[in-house]
Amino acid sequence: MPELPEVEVTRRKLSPLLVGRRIAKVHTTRPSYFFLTPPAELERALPGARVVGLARIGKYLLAGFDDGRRLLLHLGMSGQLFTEHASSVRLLSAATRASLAPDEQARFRPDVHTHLRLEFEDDGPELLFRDVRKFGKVRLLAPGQSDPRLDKLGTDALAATGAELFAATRKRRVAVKSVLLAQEVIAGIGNIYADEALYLAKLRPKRAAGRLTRAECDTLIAAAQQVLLRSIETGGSSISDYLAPDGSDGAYQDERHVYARTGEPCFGCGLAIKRIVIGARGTHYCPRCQR
DNA sequence: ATCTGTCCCTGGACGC
DNA sequence: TGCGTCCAGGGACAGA
Repeated sequence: MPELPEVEVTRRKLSPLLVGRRIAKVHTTRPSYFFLTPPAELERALPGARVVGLARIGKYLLAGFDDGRRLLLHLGMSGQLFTEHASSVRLLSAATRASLAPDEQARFRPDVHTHLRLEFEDDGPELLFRDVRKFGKVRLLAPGQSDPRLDKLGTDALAATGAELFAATRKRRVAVKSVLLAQEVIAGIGNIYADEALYLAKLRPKRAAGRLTRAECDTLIAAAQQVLLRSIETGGSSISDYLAPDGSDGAYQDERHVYARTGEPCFGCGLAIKRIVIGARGTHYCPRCQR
């Protein structure tokens, strides 16, 4: 699932492939939850726009155009943003793969889940946005237009401080894990990195946020940033659907300490990693190392 | 104000 | 083998 590191890796790899290019034609699927801007409007309004930059805010990507408009993108749970040259088995379902010859199983073909296809005026590769579960989002913003989703985001996780977390959590009774996932407090952390950060900080996910000391807030933010930066270095986590724009997988899933390791031994003490549910999200921790 | 539960969606895992 | 059922989860929203 794409969180800050996956979105940042996508931004870094996509930026040189996108900036400077002018959109020629747009293909979409039918109107759905996925399209905050109706697909017909994207098809009409995007051709002619030249990309001048690609920014990230929390888990959102913002492509800027030469006329001041911006395209807001969110990868949701299963979003994949890649070029037509990308090659990966993650681009096809198991059933589709099974029906193909082995040497055909990694090649991408636009399918019913490929909701956005951008062709450019040059001869370079198309850009594709595929999202099986359709929790992703696309919205075209007029020059100067804001979006409530962006406006309410808290400080980006890479820039957040312990002092901010401490201030935001006073008198709050919710689990600290829930606060880490709240994008209006700190933007960019999702389920994997929340669990990993809490493990590194040796904190129980269920601890009431308001009972964290100032020092614990410092430790937790430092742990979160360590985990996020390391994941960016390794190309993010490719646990289910995520892949980079060139089709490559990240490697951070191999460095996980707790996420989806239920029942396996803690690397610190050997005790079995436990799984509980907090705020309808699976939560993994070591009952001995995290207090 | 804060918190909890529900919903959106689909493929894959699992059980019989 | 094949079918049905359950589960994953980011974020918006309704209701307590």
